[in-house]
Amino acid sequence: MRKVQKEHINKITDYLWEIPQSFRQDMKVPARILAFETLLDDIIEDRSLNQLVNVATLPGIKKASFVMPDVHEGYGFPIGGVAATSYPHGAISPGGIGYDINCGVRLLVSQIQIEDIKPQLENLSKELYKQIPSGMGKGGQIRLTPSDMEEVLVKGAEWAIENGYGIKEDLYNIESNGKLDSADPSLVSDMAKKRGANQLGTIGSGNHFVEVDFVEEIYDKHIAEVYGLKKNQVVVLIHTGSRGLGHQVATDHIRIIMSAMSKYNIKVPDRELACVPFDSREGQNYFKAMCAAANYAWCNREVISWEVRNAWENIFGNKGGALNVLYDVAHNIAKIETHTIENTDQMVIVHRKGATRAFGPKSKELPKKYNEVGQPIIIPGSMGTCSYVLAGTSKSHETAFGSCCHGAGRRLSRRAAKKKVNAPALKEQLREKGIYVEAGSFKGIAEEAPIAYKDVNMVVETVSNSGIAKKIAKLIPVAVIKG
DNA sequence: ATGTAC
Repeated sequence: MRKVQKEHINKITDYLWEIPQSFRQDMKVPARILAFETLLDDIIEDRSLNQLVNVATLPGIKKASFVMPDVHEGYGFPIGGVAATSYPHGAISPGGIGYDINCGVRLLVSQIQIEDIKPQLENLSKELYKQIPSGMGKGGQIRLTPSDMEEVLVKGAEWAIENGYGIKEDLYNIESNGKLDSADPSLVSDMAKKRGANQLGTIGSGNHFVEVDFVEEIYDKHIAEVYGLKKNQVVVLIHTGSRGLGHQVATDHIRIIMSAMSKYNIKVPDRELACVPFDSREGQNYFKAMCAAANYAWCNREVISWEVRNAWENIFGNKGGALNVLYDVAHNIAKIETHTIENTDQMVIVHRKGATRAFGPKSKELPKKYNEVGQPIIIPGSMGTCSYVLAGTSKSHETAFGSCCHGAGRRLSRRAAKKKVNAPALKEQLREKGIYVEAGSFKGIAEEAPIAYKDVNMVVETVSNSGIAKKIAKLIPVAVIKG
């Protein structure tokens, strides 16, 4: 299959590009890229645009396949991809969600100013590392009985609150209130449940982390105020997903879907793009299991917030104050949503893989307090660089089904990064920059080195210039906990 | 991302 070259890409604006449907006969819609030209030159190097073209062939796909400026190669779909298929007969493709179902980010806002805690930062990072289990395959303190597991998969974050690991108010500030109603635990295999039984409250490895930051800059005073953000305020970023449970759900159902495809006469240009009709038995079974795994992930981030709150109290005592959830947003998930396509409201199955929901003001799904200003979007940068809080706009609905980018986006493969980076030296460099890194392995540090990632500032400039999100605040890290 | 791998 011919590789996408720059000459195949039409420039629409400075930050929007299109591969026309005519590029390949099997495309059902065009493929669109949100990126500044400098980012595009990087993006074109790997297979992510070919994957984007493949996505444009999915049965029932609407409008266009999209990638965000932080795009890179993934399993089947590119990471940073968005695709909406018609409900209920269009395709559902596990590759469009990813192996880490409901990987996502949560931001906790503290009542403390950075200058008040500088002397305690080292102790705080050590305490966070102690309270939050991390690393490949690592379990935590909680052991879920089979009946607990059923409840976690059905109730999501609510389970944590009912069992003393969370605060009720948190629920209002989680996408979908931390629970998808279509979840069905009977479609999650015993193996998946077994892997998840001791991993609640753990971050895992790879790009997952818990990070302490402070607000360095406010771009929109009014919205920042509504979000409860002030200059120099300390915040905590949590990035993790559904751990071994979600991975097993993906593994199990990808296998089933791959062998069911021929029954529905579906052919895709890449076997990793395996899909079935959403309303088929296999499609429904995957979707219900995916929802259950998503609930596990929301429960996981709630329990991790509890661990962060415990560390906070242990270090700051009663001077620590509350840690409030600003928002918790998924970036590996499929959702049934209504979007305006060709002037009519249509229900679609929105696949977001390495892309976050970014709903604008007056969206029904938002908590009341964010109704006038739009959904908070949390964009973590790479380790040791800045992160951003953005707000959703109505333009995001017009552009890519109310979606936005999810982070800096990988530039080098894990392997290339490991080869290039001296991890102990990097840890020391970050320390000199004022960032404490607590990590289980140097391998993890090397793979997550800033040079392995795109420039998050350019990614954020793209989405803010294109109008699909509004810059609200910039966050600077001071402590990072990794696997 | 993941008890790195049919």
